Amino acid sequence: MSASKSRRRGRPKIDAGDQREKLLDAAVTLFSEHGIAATPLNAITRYAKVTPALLHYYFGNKPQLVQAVVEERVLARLRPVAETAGQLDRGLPPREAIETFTRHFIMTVASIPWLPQLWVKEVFATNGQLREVLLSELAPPLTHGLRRLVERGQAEGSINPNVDARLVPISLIGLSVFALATRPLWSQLPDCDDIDTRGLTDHVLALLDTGLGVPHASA
Amino acid sequence: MSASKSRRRGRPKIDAGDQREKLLDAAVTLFSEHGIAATPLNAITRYAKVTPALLHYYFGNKPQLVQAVVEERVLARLRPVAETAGQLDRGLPPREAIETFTRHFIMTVASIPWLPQLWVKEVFATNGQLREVLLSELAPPLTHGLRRLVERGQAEGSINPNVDARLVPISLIGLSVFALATRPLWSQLPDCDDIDTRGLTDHVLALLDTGLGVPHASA
Amino acid sequence: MSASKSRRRGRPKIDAGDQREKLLDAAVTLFSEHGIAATPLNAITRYAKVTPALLHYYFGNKPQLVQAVVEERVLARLRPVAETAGQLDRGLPPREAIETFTRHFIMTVASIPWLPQLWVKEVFATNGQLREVLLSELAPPLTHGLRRLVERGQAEGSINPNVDARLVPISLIGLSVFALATRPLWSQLPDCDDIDTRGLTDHVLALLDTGLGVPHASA
Amino acid sequence: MSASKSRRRGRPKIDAGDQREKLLDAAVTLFSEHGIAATPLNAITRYAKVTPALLHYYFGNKPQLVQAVVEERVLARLRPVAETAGQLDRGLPPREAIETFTRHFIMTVASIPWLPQLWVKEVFATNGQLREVLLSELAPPLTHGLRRLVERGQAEGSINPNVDARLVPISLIGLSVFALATRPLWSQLPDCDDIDTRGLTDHVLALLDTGLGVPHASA
DNA sequence: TATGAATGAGTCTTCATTCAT
DNA sequence: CATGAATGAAGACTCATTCAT
Repeated sequence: MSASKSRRRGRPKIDAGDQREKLLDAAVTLFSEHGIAATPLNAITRYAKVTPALLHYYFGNKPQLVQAVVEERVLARLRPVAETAGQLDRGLPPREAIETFTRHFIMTVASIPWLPQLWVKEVFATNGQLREVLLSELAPPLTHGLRRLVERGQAEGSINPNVDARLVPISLIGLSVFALATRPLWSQLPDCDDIDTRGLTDHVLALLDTGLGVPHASA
Repeated sequence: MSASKSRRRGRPKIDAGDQREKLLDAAVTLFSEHGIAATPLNAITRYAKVTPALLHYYFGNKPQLVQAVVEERVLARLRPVAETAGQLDRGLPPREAIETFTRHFIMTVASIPWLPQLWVKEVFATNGQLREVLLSELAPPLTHGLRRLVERGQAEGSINPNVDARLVPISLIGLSVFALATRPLWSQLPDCDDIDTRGLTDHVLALLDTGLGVPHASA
Repeated sequence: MSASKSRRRGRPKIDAGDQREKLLDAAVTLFSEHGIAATPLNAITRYAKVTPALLHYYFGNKPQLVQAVVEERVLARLRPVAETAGQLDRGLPPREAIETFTRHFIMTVASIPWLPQLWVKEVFATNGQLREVLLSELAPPLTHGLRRLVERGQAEGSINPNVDARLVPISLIGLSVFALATRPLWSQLPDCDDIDTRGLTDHVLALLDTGLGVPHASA
Repeated sequence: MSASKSRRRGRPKIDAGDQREKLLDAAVTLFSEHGIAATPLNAITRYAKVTPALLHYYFGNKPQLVQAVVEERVLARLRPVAETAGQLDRGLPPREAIETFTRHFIMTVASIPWLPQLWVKEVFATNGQLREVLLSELAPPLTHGLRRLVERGQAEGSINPNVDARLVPISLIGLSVFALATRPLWSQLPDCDDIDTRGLTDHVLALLDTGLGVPHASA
């Protein structure tokens, strides 16, 4: 316990013995692969190469493990993104702001391998165990920021008035998270294996920009 | 789905108490609420008010029950839609064809209460148990039809060339199924309780039509 | 299932296959030997020669097993005694009535091998799991009947006025149940192995009659 | 029990934080509340506000902790009482001697809050873990002294000959310890909340003196 | 003296499945 | 057709105990 004073919470675990971090990593990975309810604790401990008793030593029980995963893994990654959304209204023209945010959002979500699946399974699915927590933490800034932006754009005449401002956040998530979560699925389709995150981002931005419609000459 | 279509053996027997159908209904409902893995068979039998032994009598084991649900409930409902998609290339202008199909698609999916959630949980999620079956049955016509249509439109100059034709089917599903599946979620947000299927359809079509961009004067 | 229509509830279990009764017997025996909390369910199932799953099949969980033991074993045996106590006030002289009841009470309790120990462990001990149930069912008639009798006797002058009528029930139980429960203990003491239930009853009655004091010549 | 009596090694060290004593106190309290088998060691350590490892450091394992509790808490309190009983035969008239002892015994037991329950649970109950030790240490002087006294009284004609001298000790304990242990139980009965140790002692002595029978005029 | 980490063994419970009737 | 009885396997959690520090 000499040089390892910085253990627990934060930063890469150079410290070999930090089983707690290993357990959290194992948990978030398996939760995203199989869903929380369908992940037995012993699968997590096998994956982390520790005994089931140790998991209970650190987290007490399954709900508390989930709680720890939420706080130390999920929220730690997503809160910054949500805050970005909350600050969208900084003066940039609405459509540019949305484009910037979308790019940032897709990049972030795509860079966390377990995130899109976890989100689909435990936030978007009814009875999802992260629904309550994540929504109360993340939804307000995210939806509010975007919605205001769209409403402003519509008022100014720079955003399509036929679009429902209230549904834009959900559509944006549907287009991005959803596409990321199903990537293993569609990347198997013919000629689709070369679509990378960049390509996906461009596609989403193109759709958001002018839909299927051809862009104006001036745009 | 004529009344006696789903019965396997013997005469039609109009007998009301068809336990097998009740079990399939119970299964599809609970599967969509909790996911397949997280639904114990005895929950299904309790819901259907029969004994667990009867479920095994009819279906043998859980995988076979799932199989039966897929064939007699899910595919029975979705094959017609997929066929529609397969026939999109009938001469209608691409964008009109896509609009028609989207409208039809959203209406169909929205009219089957258990479908969006089941789809999210067992098709879009990795390890989803319906993935394989549904994809091999439905994906080819659905994706192929749409993709061809988009490619044709792009060739003709009537569809946004910046959009990736290969990703259009997934985007369309993301915009529609996803929004439907998360309806209980966002309908709780402020002022969102009055968005009905019609409103959602209009929003999706507006987005598909011109994105966030303002429609051309001529369009 | 032909001739065994009388299964479940009541009478000797001639019916070989009645595992439920065997489980209750095993439970009441082991509960009395080790206490409820200290009796693992698997000890019960081993004793009854069935699998743990069967115990849960019949009783659901440990609390419900305890509940079943209380109702089908303990109360079934004790309610009649309590009713007897409730009818003590029938006109017999108080001291005779008490003597008759005491004799009956000791005989009954002594004839149920597991009863005294179960009583000591789960009723008299704080945190005893049968306390609440048994007391609310049995204490009222038992204590009330005896207490009234003593009060009547004291009013008539036939019962020692120095005795506290409120404590007579507890003293009677102390003298009898307690002596029965500790029999294995004191029967090991020198020359005590020949004291049978009859001898114990006579001793208790002698004490209750005149205490350590020598009886009146007339008595 | 002088302050440094119970410490094993080293100088007396008046240091307040004597963890070992705290653990013994916690143990004896919880053992009496829940029984030894049903008290997890970590409940004891939580109660004593120390770590489980410390308990093992001091006592090695559970049986040895029990052993320590017996010696340093239970026997330390009860040996003096038993010695008193052993010296009953000092010339006082038997009934007076018994009365004196009973009064002393009840007072002592009543003054140690955890004693009556611990006694009921771990001495009177079969499989009680204190049975062996306490009996071999305390029963001989206690039972022998009382029994001799009663036999002498019966020989002299001053004690009821119908009483079984061998059962008098057990009856005395039944009347007193048992009533004390169940006090929380009967003190809830109507009008019984005002019975204190003194009242209980008087009741027991009245019963022992003349039973339910009315005292002689001369007595 | 004191503790955090770690574990094997065991307890309670659920669940899919089988089988005789 | 339908069911009650029965079970093996596994999952969640507890607990006494050990050990390096």
